[in-house]
Amino acid sequence: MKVTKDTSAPRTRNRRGQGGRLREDIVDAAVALLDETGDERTITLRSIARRVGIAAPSIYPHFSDQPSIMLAVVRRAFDELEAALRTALEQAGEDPRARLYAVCHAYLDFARTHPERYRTMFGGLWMPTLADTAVTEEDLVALGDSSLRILSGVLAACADAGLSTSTDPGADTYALWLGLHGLAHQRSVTRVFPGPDDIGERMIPALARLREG
Amino acid sequence: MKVTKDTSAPRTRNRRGQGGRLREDIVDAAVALLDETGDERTITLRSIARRVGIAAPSIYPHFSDQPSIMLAVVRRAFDELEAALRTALEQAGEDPRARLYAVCHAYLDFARTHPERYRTMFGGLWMPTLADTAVTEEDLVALGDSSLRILSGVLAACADAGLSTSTDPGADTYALWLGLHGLAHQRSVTRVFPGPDDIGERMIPALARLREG
DNA sequence: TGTACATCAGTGAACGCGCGTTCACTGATGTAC
DNA sequence: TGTACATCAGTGAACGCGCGTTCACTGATGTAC
Repeated sequence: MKVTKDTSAPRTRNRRGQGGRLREDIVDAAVALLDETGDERTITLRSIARRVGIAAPSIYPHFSDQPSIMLAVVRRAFDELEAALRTALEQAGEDPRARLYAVCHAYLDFARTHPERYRTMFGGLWMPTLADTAVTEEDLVALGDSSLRILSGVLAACADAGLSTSTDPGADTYALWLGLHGLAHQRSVTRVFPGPDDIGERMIPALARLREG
Repeated sequence: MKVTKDTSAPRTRNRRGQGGRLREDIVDAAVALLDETGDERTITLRSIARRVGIAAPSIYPHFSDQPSIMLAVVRRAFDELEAALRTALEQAGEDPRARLYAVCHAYLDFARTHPERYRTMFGGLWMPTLADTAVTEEDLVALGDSSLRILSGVLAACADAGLSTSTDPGADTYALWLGLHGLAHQRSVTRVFPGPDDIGERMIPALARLREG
């Protein structure tokens, strides 16, 4: 996909004291580039600068290097994923089984709606060689943690209600997530091998160890 | 990781009629670069040429563009994966359950042994925009097919022997593969979130719908 | 209320780099006579 | 057996491109007096 050059009016400079707004504009532009091209390699300092309507060096006061921008992009995507899961949870009723399915489907829907973001989040390509950048390992660990916790909560509720035979909800949460991830990732990468439509309905109860019915 | 410049003796030119050997050398070099750097973006025409000890334009008689080289790299990796699964199958006994586990573990072992290759195979980044290259969709579909068939065979054997309750081995094969893929991919990408060691032992029987015992 | 000035939010030109790709070429080697 | 020649397997220089990064700078704006 060709990204057309920005021909809109030049951006108006932020007022004094509002310089920090450019930081958000930079992340917005990076996300937009990712969504449009589907390829995180197109997110360069210069392509971002063109998109925002600034000179490339103007990025430096806000991000020390390109991996820092990618971390901001990925962090935002993880926040969106978590928000989507929470929304699904709020809209689900009280039935633990329905809540579990709601969260799982919200997870898969996020990947279907934003395949480029999903691929980037979990593709590992943006991950810097930690030695070369300011990004720390804690930054990485924290990313998916809250989403995994949501999944853990709904699965534990199923187990407590006797709907799941799981004896180790922690391990089974991770197994369930890996299954969802396998499906979400595969569909983010290619539509060549879609598999059956109802594959999620097969995997979720199996991995969550739900009782029949 | 820094790739040291090749300081070895310059390569001796192939004899007349043996020019095709360079094609294999090119793929060898590309795989070596991938293994060493763990980043498929380092596989460039020029990096390959340096590695092989030839001038960059010498690649053109063998590959029309960079995506064609990546396809050759990925195709070789898929062939290796299939060979690993077949070897595991030959060394397993007659018990259908043991054969299923042998294939699944061989799959996970391949990803553990060659995380860079696994990530590249399934990461989708090498996939060309089909319009821009000579690579066809059939090329892509054919890639994982034989490995999936092996998995399908062992799962069907379990179902036939009454060891699996699967009523749709085709769909369950795909579900099982997605689970294996989720685990294999996650471990290829990062060691940040390893999860329990025995997570495979939890996912395989659940997705294959194996009976207890 | 007016003015000098420090600070903020950027700019614009330039650098060296590695990349893919083109072009005309070279020199060894097998083959026809 | 010797020799001319076609072909094969590459070479080497050059191109334009986009990249990250540096540097000295500019001009608007808020603030102290």
